This record gives sequence, structure tokens and C-alpha cells, in this order.
Amino acid sequence: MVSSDWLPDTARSAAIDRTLRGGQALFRSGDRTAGLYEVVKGKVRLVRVDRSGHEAILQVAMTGDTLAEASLFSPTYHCDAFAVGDTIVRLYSKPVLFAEFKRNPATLQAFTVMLAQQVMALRTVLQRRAIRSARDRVRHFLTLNVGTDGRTVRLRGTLKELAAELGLTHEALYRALARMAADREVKRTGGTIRLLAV
Amino acid sequence: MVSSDWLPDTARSAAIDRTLRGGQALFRSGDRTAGLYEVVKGKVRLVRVDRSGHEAILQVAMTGDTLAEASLFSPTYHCDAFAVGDTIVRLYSKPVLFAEFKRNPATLQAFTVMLAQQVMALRTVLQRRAIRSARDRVRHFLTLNVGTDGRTVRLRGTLKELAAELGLTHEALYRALARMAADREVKRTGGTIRLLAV
DNA sequence: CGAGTGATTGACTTAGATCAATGACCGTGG
DNA sequence: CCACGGTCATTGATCTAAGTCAATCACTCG
Repeated sequence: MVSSDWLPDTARSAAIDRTLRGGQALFRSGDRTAGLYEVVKGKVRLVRVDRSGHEAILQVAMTGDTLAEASLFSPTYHCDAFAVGDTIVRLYSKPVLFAEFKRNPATLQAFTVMLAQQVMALRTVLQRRAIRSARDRVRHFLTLNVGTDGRTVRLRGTLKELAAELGLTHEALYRALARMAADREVKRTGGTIRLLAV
Repeated sequence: MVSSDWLPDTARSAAIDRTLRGGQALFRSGDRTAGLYEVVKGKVRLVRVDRSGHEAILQVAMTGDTLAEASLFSPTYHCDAFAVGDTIVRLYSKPVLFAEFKRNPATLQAFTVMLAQQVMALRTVLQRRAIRSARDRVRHFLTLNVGTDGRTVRLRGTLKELAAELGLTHEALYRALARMAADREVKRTGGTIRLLAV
């Protein structure tokens, strides 16, 4: 998911950082595309505005996310991008990337692999969001994120962040976990959740 | 999204169709990967089973979808795939695909573009699912799917299918649309929905 | 014609959102 | 060193929108 996974250091070192104030535009619909952006700090909101002025959010890219990857292969952007709060983005310019793809086809392949993994991961999250019950959604997450022992899930980040990823309010997540613990379905020990045999 | 968009006819003609009965396995976790599957008819359920026997669904590939694209780049599968009802799948075998990628690098590029578009499309759907209100979810869909006139959405498929795509029950969708029509927010005319100025 | 499906509306229930309050913890600045 | 502001974790009370169950009508197809 991170650029270091697929982009060689040589090409990464050619990246350009840019700082944005809250609300400032990174690019606008119709602008010529510059390359691939990665959010280093803060958030970027991608929105499309219809002619009556209503806007619809396409994506909110958080720290670590890349954005508008399809624009790499398009001459112009088809949406607007605005910083949410003070933000730093890193640009891997199109010329640099394509030169690298050409020089070393393995890089293009690695990029493709990364995209394929993202497609599958996104589909899995989507599948999870289709589950109505909070508890079942948590179960789905846990079973798909156990470690090598097949029963322990190490949580990275806060529970509030996990709640957001699951599409639940943090209260709903706390309650679901509390009930699961009460029912001896899981055991919580600061930072990890262990699935208990049923 | 469809294989014809990126795969040349020569390579497509080398595809192999396979028929599966309901419940029959297309592949199992640990099997050597064969290539890229496309669902021609029916559905395929991708599931991962933890050691206590609980299963979690990764994806349900519907007619027209491709599945497990990341497995293209992996020696073995990491999940099980079962047909849901009688199903026909089409296999683009790894050797054929990679030979084609090698012979004609533009194909690899086209494949990559398709994946990048899928990533963005999936993120947009995910963003939509994060919207709690049924009405706002419908609005989000409509504003992002207007035609060239910027206000008319042509519906392909049934409203029930749309409801599923939006992550709503069909009743909830009917009601949301009915209220929006009553409020003069949209106008429905069999097969299309027109956004009215507000 | 009858079976099957989509579209639609009504009545009722409920799970999760929302609002609110509390305690633990942590860094920081005086 | 400690008080203070901030955030996370947690639990309670309440509300409501969407899910669930159910019935009707229109339409198509064999």
C-alpha cells in the first residue's frame, strides 16, 4: 500500500513535497495531471461538483493514502482536490514514474500488483460494510485479521480509528466488543483481541 | 471493467469456460493459481475460513465481475471459491496473460489502467456507504452518475439492483425516491431520474 | 391463465446513532 | 512537580431512520 513497497528508492527520491493550508486546492477539475500524490500529513478531499453546485465526495485520502491513481493515465483531472486542515502531500511526477516504468518493467509490474491487492482489499471492506449487525461486522474484521496463530488480532491505532474503518460509531464498537467479551467470545488484553473457541 | 476493455481479442479467444454446480469449488486455499477468472453467469463466493471453522466472505463476484485478481501474481490461492447456484466462469490462464503482457506491453498498461479505475470506483462506493442517511446516499449516487447534461441519470438494471449497490433495502430506496419526488428534488420518468434545480 | 418478479406502500420493531457524562492517561507549561 | 487541557475508553439514556414483515398491483412469459 505504501509507495516504498513498489517504487524504487531512486524514483522515490525525485518526489516533491508540497504544503497546503486547510481548504487550499491541490488541483482542480480540468487541470493537467501532474502525477501520483501521496498524503504525508493531514487529509485531502476529492470532490466532484455538479452544475447546480452540489458536491459529492469521491474519496477522503488520509495520511499514507495515495489519491487519484487513475489520473496517472489521463491528461486532465476529473475532480477537485482540497486539503482538509494543514496538509503535506508528496508528488511522484508522471515523467519520473513513466521513465521508471520504461527503464525497469518490474516497477510497472509491482505497481500493478499493488493495485490488484488494493482492489481485493477494498472489496473485502465493502463486503464487510454490507453486514448490518455491528457484532457480525466486528467478527468479520477479526477473523480476517488474525495473526499467524489464527486467533490473535493485534490492533494498530486506536479503537476510534478501528470504528471508523468498520463504519461504526466508536460507541457501537465499544458495546459490541463489551458484549462479545461478556459472552466469552473474545478476550481483550490491551492492544490485542483474542478469539476464544466457541 | 470488462475484460474486452483491456484484453486483446487474440488473448481472449484463448479463454476456457467452465461450468460449476451450486456449491462446487472453483479453487481451494493452497491450490496453485490458474489465472484470472471472470464470472459469465451466476455467482462465485470467495471465503476464508479460520481454524475454528468460522468463515468470512471476502467477495461475492457477480455476473461480469472478475475475481481474485491479486492471485495472478501469487503462486497459490489464499481463499476458497465456491459457486453460488449453477455458474459459468471463464479462465484467462496465467501463461496466456503473461505472454500477452510480454509481447505487447500496452496490454499490461491497459490492465493497470483498468485496476486503477477500479480502485477509484471502489473507493467512491465505499465513501457512499459511509453516508448514513438513505436519501443522502441516493443523492451521492445521482450526482456522480448524471449524464452529459449534468442532471439526468439513466438507470440500468432494476431498482432492486440499485438498492443492493447502494447498500439499502429496496423498500428504503423506494421510499427515499418517493420523498425526493414529492419534494420536487427529482423527477422520475421510467428508466431515468432527473435532478431538478433546487 | 397462473406463476414469478418488480414496484410500491403501510405498520411495526429494533439496532445503532446521538447526546451526555465520567474516569484514565498523557504531555506540557508555569 | 502539579494543575490543566486534550483525547481515548467506556457506559447510560433516548431517539429515529432504516430494516422487517406483509399486502397489493402491474407486467411478462411460457
